[in-house]
Amino acid sequence: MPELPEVETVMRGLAPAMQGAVIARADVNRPDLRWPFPPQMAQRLAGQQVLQLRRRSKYILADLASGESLLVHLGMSGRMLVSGDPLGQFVHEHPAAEKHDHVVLHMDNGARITFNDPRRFGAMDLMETATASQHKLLSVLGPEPLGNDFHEAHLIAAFEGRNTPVKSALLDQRLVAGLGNIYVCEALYRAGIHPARKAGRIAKTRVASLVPIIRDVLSEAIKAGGSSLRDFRQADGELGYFQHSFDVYGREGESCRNPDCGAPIQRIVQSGRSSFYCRQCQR
DNA sequence: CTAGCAACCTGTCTGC
DNA sequence: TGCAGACAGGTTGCTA
Repeated sequence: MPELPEVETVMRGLAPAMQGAVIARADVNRPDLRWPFPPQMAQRLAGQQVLQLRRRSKYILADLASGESLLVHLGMSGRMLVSGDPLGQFVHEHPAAEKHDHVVLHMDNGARITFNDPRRFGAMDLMETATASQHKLLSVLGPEPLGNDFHEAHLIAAFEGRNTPVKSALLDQRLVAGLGNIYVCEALYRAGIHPARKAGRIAKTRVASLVPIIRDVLSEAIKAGGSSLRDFRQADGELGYFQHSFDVYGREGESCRNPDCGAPIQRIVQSGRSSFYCRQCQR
């Protein structure tokens, strides 16, 4: 579900309730999500102060005083909801437990963090903070799209010789980390590139143009608190509102927003996922 | 090595 | 109302 802007939004919402606070107790209500939880997860979390929260791609990392880091991925349907914060910034009442509340962190400041994930494509793991970047899930990731290592030369090299559609290439987390279906569709529309075009056969200047466009789309979405489709919520339960700014995603049959165009937005399926685009504006 | 596709799971919506 | 089928923001791991 959540792509980079949604994960960033969730992390920012968690930070005031978690950073500097101690996990008094962790309730682990099932043995696994997508994979089994690490051994003794509840015990390894209990009593640990959260030194810092950070994000890598679509993963949230909580660095603990023990020298371990908790890694969280929200999968397609995962949520992290904060309640009972003593500063009154969040939903004050603790909500009743709901179906699919798989892990609950009780903070010593009175806050409660509830991880709810109906589809269970999410994941949690523990690792040594010092070697976190070598973790199996993190070591394969490409550069952060909002960081300095993501630049024109990188993307041009990454696309070089690739016979795969540009849509698939941008979803490949090894080339650039954090993009998902929505923001790839939106970026390709802004760049005027057809999603089915082979990555290796796009002019370098057009590939280069994707870099600032991707940065802009993600930054705007973060500013808007992410996109709320179906069940995405910020950590305080609020909705994001970037979905109102979509040019193409979910707009099949509606008019292209380019005032000189107005053609109906198309939907095609590429490797099992919907791509939305304007056949006039994207070539 | 690359590319395509099934699989993992539940919930929601549409059409008959 | 019931039921089948499609679809959903992600990622791994199989097969060709």
